[in-house]
Amino acid sequence: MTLIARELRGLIDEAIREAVSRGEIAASEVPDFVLERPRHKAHGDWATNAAMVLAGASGRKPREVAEVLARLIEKSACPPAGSVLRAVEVAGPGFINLALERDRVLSELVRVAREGDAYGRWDLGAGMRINVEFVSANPVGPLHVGHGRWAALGDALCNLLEAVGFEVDREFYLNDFGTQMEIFAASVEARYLELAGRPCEFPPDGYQGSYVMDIAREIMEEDEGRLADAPPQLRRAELGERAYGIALSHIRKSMDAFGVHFDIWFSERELQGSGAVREAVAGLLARGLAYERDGAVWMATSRFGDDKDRVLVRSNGAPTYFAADIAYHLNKMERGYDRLINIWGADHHGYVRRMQAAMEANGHADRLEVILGQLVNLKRGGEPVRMSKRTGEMVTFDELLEEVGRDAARYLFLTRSQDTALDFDIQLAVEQSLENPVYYVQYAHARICSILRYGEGRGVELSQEIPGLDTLRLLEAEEEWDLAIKLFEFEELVRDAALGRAPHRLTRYLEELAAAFHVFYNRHRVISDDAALTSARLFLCRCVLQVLRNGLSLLGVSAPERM
RNA sequence: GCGCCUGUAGCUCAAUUGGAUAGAGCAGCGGACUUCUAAUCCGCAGGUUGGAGGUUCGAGUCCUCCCAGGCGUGCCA
Repeated sequence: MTLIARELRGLIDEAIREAVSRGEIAASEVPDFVLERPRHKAHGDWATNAAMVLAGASGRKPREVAEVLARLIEKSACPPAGSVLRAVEVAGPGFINLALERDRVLSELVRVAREGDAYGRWDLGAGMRINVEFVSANPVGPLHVGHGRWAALGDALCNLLEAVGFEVDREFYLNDFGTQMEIFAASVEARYLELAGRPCEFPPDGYQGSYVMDIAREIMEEDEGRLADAPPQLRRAELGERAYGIALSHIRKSMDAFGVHFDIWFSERELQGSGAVREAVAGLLARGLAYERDGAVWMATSRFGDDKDRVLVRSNGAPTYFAADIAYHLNKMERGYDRLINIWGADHHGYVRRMQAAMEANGHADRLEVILGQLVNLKRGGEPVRMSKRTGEMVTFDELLEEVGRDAARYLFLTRSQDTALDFDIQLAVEQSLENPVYYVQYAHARICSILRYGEGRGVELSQEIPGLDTLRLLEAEEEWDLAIKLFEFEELVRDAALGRAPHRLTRYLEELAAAFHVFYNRHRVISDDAALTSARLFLCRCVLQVLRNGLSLLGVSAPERM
């Protein structure tokens, strides 16, 4: 892969070495410098701060150093000796601005077309396996809107990690064991008996949501109320199982409808049944990392940076959620992953430190990465939508998906960094769907498809052949140049978004690319009487189409051919 | 009290991880379809980046202290 940025880096690198060996700059080694696309067009196509970084070390003025480097770069990269750059300039406090030679841009464009679906992919994984655990909702009711955000985030992140060459598994952890399952069973049982007309008291800490009644009704319709007469213990256990099955199938269905597919559904119950939780605790005890006090077993997490020690086994003998989680993470490591990524709701952040402590204690320091997703504030027409877990009143993820659609939901969830709480206005997402960024991007895609269809109808040559350099050189308008250069940002963006765990950068980029296309479209006619120019512009359009498609597919958003 | 996250245009958010003149979209105003999709484009207006110091060639970004909001701080999950 002849990545343009890598080539430019090489040029700068070489210039620095040359300058050092000539004694024009003093530097023991080539420092880290930034090569970036400048914000302003006037600053060239790419720019570097190399001279300013070097100036500090060599005690010379940044602009002087820049001047030295610029002349060296120019000599090797500009005609007649080279063919990469058109101009090299020193500007501002000591930036070196690089303007690309036109043919170099065109050859890069050709690469976009040649690589096609693979354009933007990297091979950075080196066989590394990553497990990404996300959503992991308790199977005791419908998914809420926040789960939708994390599903979109997790899936897009996985796509990105795969794109840059990691082997990724998507995992859903099912907390199908313990207190909440019991509360859930008791809640369903109470509703079931209520439906059967039996006197019963709803558990004080039970789940209030109306979905509990729906589930009870579903079971009752199936078994015609037989369980009402079963022995209480058996009845509750049976109802709990049936209810769990129903809740889980709803979750699977939601994720399916959202287009998120998990490789692994990991059951806590199985983990508990296998004895792994007891083993994990025993292991910690044996190594003196856990101890008994007040009838409970504690882990010395404070030795690993936690504020205080945490209970693993309660004095009543029941292991805590934490103990199970330790066993679960050990299990993941045993499955051979090099790295674990967990996406948790921000309300779990108090839990991160102790989990990291546990990983470190078990010899897996720095293997676990926790991404905290901030919550979603649901609004409707500017007014916050009241949601209460206590009364069970809430807009479920399914309802949201139904109302705004899969593409819009996925895209909007990914427009913001996960560090920031997301305001999601349902009314805005639906009513103003025409102003929606997702449609803006998709529209660019559909528009290009429309151009291609039009061309086809007019008998324009639409072969997948890549036009020759002479033809491509006709792309000389400013908007064409801007568009082409914008395309080349994609590769590095994919890498940065993947390594920086920042899928939202991709939505941003796609909007910029779409904007560059719309500007081009409004100023220039693609299909005209000029056959050569038509051919060149169609080729540019096909490249844009390709990158839009690659980008949207990483987000899990469709690329429609008509809108 | 302590810890984490956040604070940027009227609103919702970006800002290439320390770079040049802080940018988009909504909302507002004014323009552009006899044309390959006007779900688009062009222009105008909008800012003491919560506040005060500090670090350096350079700070929205880093460090300290305040202010405001959210979350956490359980032998809950």
